[in-house]
Amino acid sequence: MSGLREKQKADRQSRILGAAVSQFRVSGYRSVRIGDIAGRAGVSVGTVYNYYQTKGDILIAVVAMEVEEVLEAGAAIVAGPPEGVQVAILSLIYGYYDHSLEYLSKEMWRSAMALSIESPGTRYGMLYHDLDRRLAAQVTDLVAALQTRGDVTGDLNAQALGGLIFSNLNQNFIDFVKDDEMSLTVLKNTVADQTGPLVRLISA
Amino acid sequence: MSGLREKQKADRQSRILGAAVSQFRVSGYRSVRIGDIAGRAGVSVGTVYNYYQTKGDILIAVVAMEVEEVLEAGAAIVAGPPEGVQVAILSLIYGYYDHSLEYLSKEMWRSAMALSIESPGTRYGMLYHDLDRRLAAQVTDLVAALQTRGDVTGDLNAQALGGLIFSNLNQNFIDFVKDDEMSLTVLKNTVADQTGPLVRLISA
DNA sequence: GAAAAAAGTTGAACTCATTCATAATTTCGT
DNA sequence: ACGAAATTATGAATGAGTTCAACTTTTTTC
Repeated sequence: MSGLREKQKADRQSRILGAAVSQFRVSGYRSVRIGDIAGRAGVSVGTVYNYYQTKGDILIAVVAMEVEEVLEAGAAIVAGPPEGVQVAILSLIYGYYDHSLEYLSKEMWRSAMALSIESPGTRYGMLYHDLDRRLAAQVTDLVAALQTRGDVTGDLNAQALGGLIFSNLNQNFIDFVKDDEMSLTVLKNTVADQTGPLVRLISA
Repeated sequence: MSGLREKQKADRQSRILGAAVSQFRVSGYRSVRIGDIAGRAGVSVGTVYNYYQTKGDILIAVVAMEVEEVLEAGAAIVAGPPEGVQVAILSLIYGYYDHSLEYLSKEMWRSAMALSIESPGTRYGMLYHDLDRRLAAQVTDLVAALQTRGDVTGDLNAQALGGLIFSNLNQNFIDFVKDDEMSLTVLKNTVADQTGPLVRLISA
């Protein structure tokens, strides 16, 4: 039987991830060397590559953690949206934003986004894309839920509206992580300004 | 007096850019080596770095060319928009899209976008960001022009609406360059679907 | 027009992600 | 429990962008 190998494997994997995350937060993704991670985790460089195919793969593990939590919190809002179209939609969006820097720094987000754009066909890129897709779907779900409840006019295409709102919140988030000086407050105000007119138009 | 030096400099600069662009188109940005560019341009590796600070800087020169042309074509539409809000807005957007692959391949766009996100503070990143900003401003200008003409209800915030439309067209363009299989037609249809409901709502 | 100064060119050296042949460790068959 | 097989760890070697000290070429000075 086994057990030893399994345990050692899980152990190393988590040591590597832990070493990586803590160093990413402090020094930034780019300036952390694979050798640094290996050293801190007590393994060799080759072993790091045994557990993660590329440096970027270590980053996606963190991004995935982040987004999974955010999706879970969002599901609660979709299940029982607060009163008011504006409030409901913004509370979903603000939920995303407020959680976004829990595990990742802006610099880490930038690297993650850059990787997902430059290498869409890799395992990394596909995973990131899938997370994005699920977020967009959740926004659409919320719009549909508000329609069902009668808060949003029923003759509108929920899919299209959801896509529109998501692309806006996503683009604004990109602008946010690109600017180290920009605060969460400014981000929220910008998206509220841009979503606001739309929300007023679609309210039943 | 000078003259020789100036001429040689301009000569080398254009030889380097020409060598780079033609090789980027054929082999893709990533697989072209600085040494390849240098060789084709008849200079040394070091000289390439004398004219462009990084490999990415060579790419931005091409992106800038692309976007400048697109902005010029867009200005004509803003100056005299065609009849109909939907038609006017979509003709601006389609103008951007149709021109987008004139000098750049999808792969080159991906690399350019990745660089601009990962390094927003560099000369490269700031130039790219500025091009983006000018495109967004042009969309806003069009909305304002349509408002002035009375096609769009005047009580709406043109700035916010422009931002919303731009973020949507930009996000859809990102999805387009990330997917090598996606056609321009599909891109246009998607953006028309998402912008359509909005346009109907804002038409006076 | 020659020598000093300025500007530009060069390619070997450096850094860092990634690979790969070899060595070490764990598991399995008997 | 022992040797063969399978799995995993290792770190030196590779490849590519970038830097830099020495060398050339052009310009300026007298």
